[in-house]
Amino acid sequence: MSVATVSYVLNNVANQTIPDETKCRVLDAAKQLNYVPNLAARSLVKQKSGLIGILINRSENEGFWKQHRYASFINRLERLLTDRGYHVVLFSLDAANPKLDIISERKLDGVFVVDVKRENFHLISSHFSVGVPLILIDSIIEDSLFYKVNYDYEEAFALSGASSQLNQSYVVIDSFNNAELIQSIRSSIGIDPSLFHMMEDEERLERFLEQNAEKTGIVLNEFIGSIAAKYVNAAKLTVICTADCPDILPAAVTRIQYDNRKSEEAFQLMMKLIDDPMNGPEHKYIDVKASHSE
Amino acid sequence: MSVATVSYVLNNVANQTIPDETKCRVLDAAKQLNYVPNLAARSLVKQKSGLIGILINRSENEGFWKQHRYASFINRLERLLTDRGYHVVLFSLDAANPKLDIISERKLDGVFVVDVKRENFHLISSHFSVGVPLILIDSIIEDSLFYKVNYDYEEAFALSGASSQLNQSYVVIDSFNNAELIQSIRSSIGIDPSLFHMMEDEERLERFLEQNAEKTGIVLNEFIGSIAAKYVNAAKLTVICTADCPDILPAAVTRIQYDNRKSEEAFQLMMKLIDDPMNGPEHKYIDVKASHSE
DNA sequence: TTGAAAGCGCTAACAC
DNA sequence: GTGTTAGCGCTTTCAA
Repeated sequence: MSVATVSYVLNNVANQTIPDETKCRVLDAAKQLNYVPNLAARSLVKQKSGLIGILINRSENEGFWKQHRYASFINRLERLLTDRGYHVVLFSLDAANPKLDIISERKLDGVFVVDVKRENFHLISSHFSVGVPLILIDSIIEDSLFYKVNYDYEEAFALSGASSQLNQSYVVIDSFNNAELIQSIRSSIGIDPSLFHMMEDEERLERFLEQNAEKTGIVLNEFIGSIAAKYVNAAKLTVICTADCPDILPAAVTRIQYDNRKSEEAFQLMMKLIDDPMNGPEHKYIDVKASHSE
Repeated sequence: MSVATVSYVLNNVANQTIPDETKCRVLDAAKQLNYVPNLAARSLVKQKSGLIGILINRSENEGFWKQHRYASFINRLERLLTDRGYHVVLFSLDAANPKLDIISERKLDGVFVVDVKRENFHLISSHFSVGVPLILIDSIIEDSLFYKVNYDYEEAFALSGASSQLNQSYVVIDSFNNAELIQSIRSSIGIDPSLFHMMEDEERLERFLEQNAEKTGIVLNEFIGSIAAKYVNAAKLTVICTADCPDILPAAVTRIQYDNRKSEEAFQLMMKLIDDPMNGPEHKYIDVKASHSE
């Protein structure tokens, strides 16, 4: 009995015919000895780590709406990946100065990078000379190599009625690191600047809301929505539930929901890219559509 | 120039005196070639993976208060660990049937397991024959080997006034997998069963609150607190902020806060155990004290 | 059907 | 001060 035979049995190697008896002996012994493979060693020879990274740009002293906005996303994505046999490395980046060595050091099989500043993108892409599947989340960056998964904000605003009844409602959006995303959202509504607010802190939001209390409001991110609901009539609020946590909102709020579609789509795309890195979808932007609104 | 010399330079090996010139040559070449060490290979020889696991027991269809209650904890803990040079593997367990092979497969250097059912504890401990530092979070399990980090609920209830004015207030607690923790919280207040409610879903909570609307209330977990605030006067509510997200609550709510102390203490303990696994603190239960209340 | 052996990238003991 | 080498645990080619 040699190491090779054992490896064959334990991995169910295809074109090796092994008599049931040997098979059993190996399996029994493995059970007896409480054997578990060492994935570091396997990684080394297979040149695949079985690790997927979720790298999230964060800043110091983030408000709770930022702290929690990716909790559902991470949660769901981790489960999907785990179910497929991958292990998930969670890593937060300093948005101003992201350290990305983890990608090559750990030989990650795939990477999600969330909320990327365009200024730092060259840094990121330089870590991908090797061709690891990379998916950007909540980021708009003109680059033909990498995929980006974002919500379809244009659709969301259409559903919310913001676009049809222009300047009848105000809009509050989440504060992203990626300035291009903010710009794109802004121009997709074509709203009057005085009716547009990017969340900074509660006081400023409060002041903004005071000035527009009589209008209806559209808010991105239900945690910000829950703050807004403290200051305005919930019935006049529509929240685009980008944090997949609609239940946090008062019942009267109108919701546009995604039911974790962003994690699903990001996951599906990643699996496709890992299977066949050369043949991903042609279009590099995936726009996640709302699943329902009420 | 040999591999060894290179390794010495790159790792700043202590008792190897290397002339600055050689040092520079190596460092330059490394930069030129964009060298990054392969941590899988290093793990293999060092017998240390540099990975810390955060394993969280989850169930299907968890309410948002459960989904988000560990977001701040994970967030903070990940940053602390990253700053110390560890990488974090996030892994959710099926609370009913946790698969723990990841611990030995990845040779995790340390593991946090969150909200453990006692019934499954033998399973967990069997994965630690090797002596990996293991810290249980939000779990009470009589076992002399492993550390447990929990909030000091007794102190929290004392601060809230629940214990002094017995049966003047009702109490709503979070739903944990660990039944012993629930039991311990319950008996630490010694409250009348009719005034004690464990969160199951919003409807049941609503009914419970209706019956006690005139009393003051003490609630564990600010997400549950934010639901409660929909049904009762916020000024009559004290929330024990176990999710480290006090800002989500209406201003009128009284808060008992921890400022991420649970992650800090869990982290400190882990570092101590990794340094010297034999000489951890004598007492196996760490009770996290409130940092302030208002 | 099985086994011997090379080698993944790295570290550390030891010889020079 | 530097190089040689064994070996971490595993997979896989090739020969028997």
